[in-house]
Amino acid sequence: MIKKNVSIKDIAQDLKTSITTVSFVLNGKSEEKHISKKLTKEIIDYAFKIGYKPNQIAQSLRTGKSKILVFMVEDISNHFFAKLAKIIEYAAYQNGYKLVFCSTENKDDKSTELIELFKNRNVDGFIIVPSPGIKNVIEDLIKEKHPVILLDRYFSDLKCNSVIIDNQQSSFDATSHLIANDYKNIAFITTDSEQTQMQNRLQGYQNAINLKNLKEHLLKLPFEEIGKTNTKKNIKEFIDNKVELDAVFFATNYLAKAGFEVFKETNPKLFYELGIVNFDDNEIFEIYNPSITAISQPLEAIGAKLIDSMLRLVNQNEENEMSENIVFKTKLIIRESSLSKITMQKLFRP
Amino acid sequence: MIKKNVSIKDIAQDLKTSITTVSFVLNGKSEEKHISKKLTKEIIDYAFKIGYKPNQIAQSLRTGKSKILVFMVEDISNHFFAKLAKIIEYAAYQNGYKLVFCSTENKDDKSTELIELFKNRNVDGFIIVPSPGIKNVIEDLIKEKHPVILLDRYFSDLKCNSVIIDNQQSSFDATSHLIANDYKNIAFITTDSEQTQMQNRLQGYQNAINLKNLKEHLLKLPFEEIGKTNTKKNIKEFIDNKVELDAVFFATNYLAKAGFEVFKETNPKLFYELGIVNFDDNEIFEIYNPSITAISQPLEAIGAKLIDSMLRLVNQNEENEMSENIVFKTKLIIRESSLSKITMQKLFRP
DNA sequence: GTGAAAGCGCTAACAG
DNA sequence: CTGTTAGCGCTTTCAC
Repeated sequence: MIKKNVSIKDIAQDLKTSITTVSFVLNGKSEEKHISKKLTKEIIDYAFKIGYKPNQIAQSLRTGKSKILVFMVEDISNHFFAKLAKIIEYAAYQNGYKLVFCSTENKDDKSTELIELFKNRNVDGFIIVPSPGIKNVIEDLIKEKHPVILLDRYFSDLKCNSVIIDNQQSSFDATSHLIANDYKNIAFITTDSEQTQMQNRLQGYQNAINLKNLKEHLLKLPFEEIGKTNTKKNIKEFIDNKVELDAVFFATNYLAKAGFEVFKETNPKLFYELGIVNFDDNEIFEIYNPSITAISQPLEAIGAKLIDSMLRLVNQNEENEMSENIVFKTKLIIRESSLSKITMQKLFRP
Repeated sequence: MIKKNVSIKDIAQDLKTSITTVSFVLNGKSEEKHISKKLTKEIIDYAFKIGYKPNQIAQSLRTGKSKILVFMVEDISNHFFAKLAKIIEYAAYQNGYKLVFCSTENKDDKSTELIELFKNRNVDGFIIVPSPGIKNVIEDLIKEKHPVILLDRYFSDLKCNSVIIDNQQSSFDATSHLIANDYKNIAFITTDSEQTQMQNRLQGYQNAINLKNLKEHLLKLPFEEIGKTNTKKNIKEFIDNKVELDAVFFATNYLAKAGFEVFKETNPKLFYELGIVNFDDNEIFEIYNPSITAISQPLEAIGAKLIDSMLRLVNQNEENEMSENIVFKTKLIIRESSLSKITMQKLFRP
């Protein structure tokens, strides 16, 4: 940090003009401020020549803006969020914004701390996958007029922009698909989380099951323990005890992963004996053996919508009393794992 | 952004003392500056009570520090980098630093632009997975005394801190493992990139092959086209034309993915007919059918080392003429995909 | 048309 | 021991 960066002041001195003029020119206000064409060109050329780069910190201190958006997710190493992060990042850059990501681990205290931190850094907008207990923090954020968009889940009694998917319908469709393919004892493996997205997924499953008068097979794993060994143990017990099961519907990526580990360790044939569907797609599912049927969220569209809405929020001066709630449809990508039992056996056990 | 945040000035006014005193106290310099215990306590309590949070922008403008580290990777949605990002982020937070990630897409211009941008934001340190042509940009960064650590690859003629793995040895070991398991015609599928990590991986493969007087089967895919359809087409052609192949060694994650897609589409039996090894592990490989043998990088250790070195660099005032090059060993995780041909057939074709 | 100057919030040298 | 003050680099009002 030794090479002193050229500042607006240096340019003014070198060109024997004033700081103000340089600032006006560099901010494209020559016209507006009636600055002569020659001076304007001279300043621009000189700035370019000596490689002037505005000090964004100073700019930010002065304007209260930072041209930074933050994307707070549960876990950046989760495929769904990582993919989305990349899409949003790209769109943000296209519009002159930088994107900062961070992982909240779905913990309220970490989320709160991070939000506080970004407020103090004049971040221009927040895209947040909220942890369960930060409704009031989000509420304050909105009261203080920070642009906020919630993603993936929301608080039913809080007025706030949000972009989510139709969890209930997706789940209903996926379950109905299994039913249509002759599966009669379909397990739904989920967490005990009270968050909207999980509740709606469960509801969709239950509606489909009830509609056909089938039996519910529900496993709710303690959210706190996801990823720990207990999760696998619980899944194994559940499967061992339910001999009648012929299909499994995993409510999230990490549950599927745990489930697959159990299948693999217990009895690899399960992959072909059970119908399998997962909420959330993953590139790997396409090339898995068998390939896995999954509910795919329209990542590109979600990302585009997020940035579009965010830019609108950031650029509007007037108050906006309206809040926008966007619900995307998902797509059920049907692959080998949910072929009807008969077909599956024909194909894989020649 | 309407609720005015309390500033140091407000505190000084309310407490009828001076800005300086408040600043000293809040920066933990009461002792050093001989400020009375009572006043100190009074200020701290009051600051806490009214929820004072320093404006980091102003702090940064003044001190030239930001308490931010940047982690520039090729692609944040790549599992390897996402995992590492999470580890580094956590360690950085523990030490009072925030971490910003971004994806360079391995492009020189985007990398250069990003580095410039972060310099202008007073980022305290750079952890960079460099794209091929930014040696001079890195060089400048170092000349300007910015702390820099290169990751995953380096420039052989540039003195710069780096953390890498022993690509050549890892590749040699993996190839030797295949050979030991009776595979005689082992393909190496890589890119035509000139970057150190890829070159060394190739060298390791070649050394192992030559040592046993086996035949080299090399496929170098144009780096620019990775992820495009041509990649898959090339792999398919290569495999179709080399009937004698009995094993494949993929030099990176995304090549394995393309390869698996080809296997899946062409002839799923290939998964069990070919020995398969991949450079870089992935949680999915463990639960794949067959589970995939992979070279696993010690992510935790790499992350810890990176942050440890970075903190040292950031905190040292004196010049450091030394540069540190760390080489980590990897671990070959042997799974089903590289069992000897005979065993594989016994197990999977009962 | 252009420039002087105030001030964003903070740190730290210097003065009492 | 505490306060005054000069900036960090920039934007923008107001004056000439």
